[in-house]
Order: sequence, then structure tokens, then C-alpha cells
Amino acid sequence: MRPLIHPAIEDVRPEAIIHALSDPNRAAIFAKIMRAGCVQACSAVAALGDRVIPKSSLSNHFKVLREAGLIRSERHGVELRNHSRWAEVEERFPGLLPAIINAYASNAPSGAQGAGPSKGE
Amino acid sequence: MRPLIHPAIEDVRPEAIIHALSDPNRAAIFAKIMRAGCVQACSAVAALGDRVIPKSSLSNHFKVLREAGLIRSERHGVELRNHSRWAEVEERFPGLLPAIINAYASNAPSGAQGAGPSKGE
DNA sequence: TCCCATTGTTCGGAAATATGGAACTATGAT
DNA sequence: ATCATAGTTCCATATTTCCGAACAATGGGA
Repeated sequence: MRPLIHPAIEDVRPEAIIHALSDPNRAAIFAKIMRAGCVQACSAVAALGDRVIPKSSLSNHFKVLREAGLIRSERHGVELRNHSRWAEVEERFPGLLPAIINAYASNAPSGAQGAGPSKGE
Repeated sequence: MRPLIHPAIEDVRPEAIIHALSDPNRAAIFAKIMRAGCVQACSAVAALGDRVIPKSSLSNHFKVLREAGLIRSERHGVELRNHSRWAEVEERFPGLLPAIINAYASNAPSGAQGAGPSKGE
């Protein structure tokens, strides 16, 4: 098992962040990590809306978020705890995260607050 | 030749915009269209920085921007004129475009044909 | 008119990336 | 030691992207 990779904030590339959040599932995961008080185990987001995400896919989504510089993951026993790196990213790219999270939220169909996968149009 | 597809602003989905701009080339093209006074022929961006983009790739980049709702293209004789839909998109997703364009611009090394207004120097 | 230069689109195959089931690893508990 | 839990890795399939080449559409001559 490879060690977890966390880029230094100055190495974070805007396209990596934007690409990571261009997937509604990942954006929803990231929004959830933030809303959860900045700490969230991976398994806590096993489902988004009505859709169950396979754990191999989930693992990959967390990896993308991590390597983009959006979250920091620490092992605690058998689980990972994921912290949002919001403050760092916000300082480096002001307004980027709020605007993206907001865009998804304002497009959300029902009471699904935050960034959720759209289930129709 | 199919007609050009321009989604109504209310049908524009945030993930489409974010995905379109998650490619640095497309973000640079979009930024250039804005800087050029909101009208630009496709051929005017045949090269970005030192890289020449094949025209089939360029055609596809413009298509992605268009169908994401970021630009509007009109045929004028043999060429297309591309207008940014900034104002509409800004109203629908406030702050999204400035934040993304700014993120690329603030990351651009000197001289690189980056996206957006330069920040300092 | 016919020909041709210019602009952009479409096609098709190769390369890259994403998805998810199954097997695996690592840790804690009994 | 054995088991359960939480994530990772492997790998085959599916989807997307890239770009050269052929094509289409328009305008300008001769």
C-alpha cells in the first residue's frame, strides 16, 4: 500500500482542482467533507443521493481529490479521516471553491443541499 | 454539417462548464475570446503559447465550449465568430467564471499565454 | 460558370482515462 | 489465530480524447 500523496499547496495546479470537481460525484463528496466539519471517513459517503458508489470507485475519487490538493487524508486505525484543505486552497485560488460549490448547489434539483448528481433536468 | 448547438442558459449545467474549463487549452481559448472583445474567429487561436493545436482538435474544443454554454458561434461567410456568453453565465453561476479564469491566470508563469488579466508585474 | 483558397467539420483508429467487480492488504477486536 | 471492517490494487471493459486525413461550405476570381 503506497503512502498517501498530498501536494504542497504551492504545487497545486488549478486544472487539477477544476478537473477533480468537474465530476458531480466528486464535487458532492468534497462538499460533504466540508459540511461534515472538515472530517469524514470515506465509508461515510458510500452513497450519494439514490446512487450507491462501488468502493473501488470511491477509493479512486478520494485519491483524485487528495492528489488535486483538495483534501488531506490520515489513517486512523482501519479508516481514513479526510480533512478539507479549503483554507489553503482558498488562499491560493480565491473564490474558486465557493464558486464551484455554489454553482452545483444552485443547480441542485430538490432539497439535496450542496453538490449532488443531477437526476434529470 | 450539423447546425450549431447553443443550450438555453437555464439548461446549462455546472459540470459542463467546469469540465469544459478543466482543460487548460480550452480555458485559454475562452479567456482569449473574452479579451478579444467577445468576438474571435476560431482560426485566430490556432496556437496557444508555443503549442500548435491541430484544427480538428480546435474544432472540438470550440464545440465543447459551445455546448457547455460558454460561447455562442455564428457563421459569417466562411468563418465562425465566437462570442463569450459571460454575462449570462455570470448571472446564472455568480463568480464561477472569474474565479476559474483568475485561478489559471495566477498560476501562469511569466509570458505564458494564460487565461485572464494578469495580476501583477 | 468552374476552379481554387480558406475555414471549419466529420471520420476513423490509436491512446488515454474512467468504471467497477473481485481479490487483496492492513488494522482492530474477540 | 480468526474474523470483521475499511480501503487499495488488479484488470478487463467502456468511454473519452486526440489528431491526421478526407470532406463540406462559402467567397473570390478568371
